Amino acid sequence: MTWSDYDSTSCSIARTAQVLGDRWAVLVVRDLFNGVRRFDALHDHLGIARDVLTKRLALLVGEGLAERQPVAVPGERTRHEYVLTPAGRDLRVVMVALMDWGDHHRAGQDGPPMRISHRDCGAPIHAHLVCDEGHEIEPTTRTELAPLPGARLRSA
Amino acid sequence: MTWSDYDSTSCSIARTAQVLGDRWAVLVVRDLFNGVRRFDALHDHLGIARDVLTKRLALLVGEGLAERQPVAVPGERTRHEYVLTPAGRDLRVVMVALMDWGDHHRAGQDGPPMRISHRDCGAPIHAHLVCDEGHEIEPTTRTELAPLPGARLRSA
DNA sequence: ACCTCTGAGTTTGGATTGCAGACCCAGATG
DNA sequence: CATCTGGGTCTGCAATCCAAACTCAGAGGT
Repeated sequence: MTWSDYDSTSCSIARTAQVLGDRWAVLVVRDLFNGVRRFDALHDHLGIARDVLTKRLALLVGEGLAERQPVAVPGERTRHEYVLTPAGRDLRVVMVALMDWGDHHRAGQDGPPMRISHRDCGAPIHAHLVCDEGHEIEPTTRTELAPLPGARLRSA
Repeated sequence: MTWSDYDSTSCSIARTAQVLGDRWAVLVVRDLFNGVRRFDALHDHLGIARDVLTKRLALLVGEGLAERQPVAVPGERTRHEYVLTPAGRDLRVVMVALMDWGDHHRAGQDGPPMRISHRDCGAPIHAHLVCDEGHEIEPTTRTELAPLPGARLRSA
């Protein structure tokens, strides 16, 4: 039983990619994290086609990453906002990991464009790999992949 | 100057998504991590169309995430393998973050399908957010985003 | 010399998806 | 009653995806 004997699509990475495996989905989630919540604001900032944005938002809502909430300001007509659910907010680790990689490997002349920091202490935040014994996992550290009960073999 | 005043595409997440923001690119990288390195093996395991695989591999090579290496087994004709470069291997944090999310939010009846662990100590590995002062960043911890010299304002 | 097999793609034609821009609808506002 | 605006839908065309067929070169068999 080697890795390739297991079903590619029942892997957790594949399942997450099912939701997030699209340029726009990633960027929409990023903007939701950063407080861009209204349809037109997303359309404007991302430069995404309106119908595609509609579909991506529907996907995120359907997958439980975001919710469409009516926002009632008195004296104004009801607006709508898309807000991340707890499941959506759990993607922060992914976002920071993507950002770290871009900072290291795709920064321009002037270095990285943004810094995310811990509000309480001001220190920059990064994504790390750590094992449950507390050892830091470096890029060269050897790891092992083992199947669990949830694993599925490929059919035929 | 708020987030939406900055150019969406010059963000590090956008730049990483430029490379990895496609379902197949993510899965190809995942399989390269797991030792699936030959064209036909990738085609077979992923179920990806052959021409799309050709394009994705060309993308990964062009972006410096992978290299196409001839593998000469004596007495056999030369084969080729795609191998992750150091830049490609740096995506491990992203992969584990994606896997963690899938494990938590998309596991089936029987729980997660795979476990990645530290070979030296056997303990499972997870992606964490940590600030440079060493504080663990929980999903609810407040963070702050600040522009750096590399930031670009939107043109018009 | 000829045939076959295999790895690694390339080509082809039809089905999807993406895009920009035009259009639509309902609730304020003048 | 006409207009404006948020939040979409519709349309026509371009790019991408897909499965399956085709290509090509090097090894082996006969």
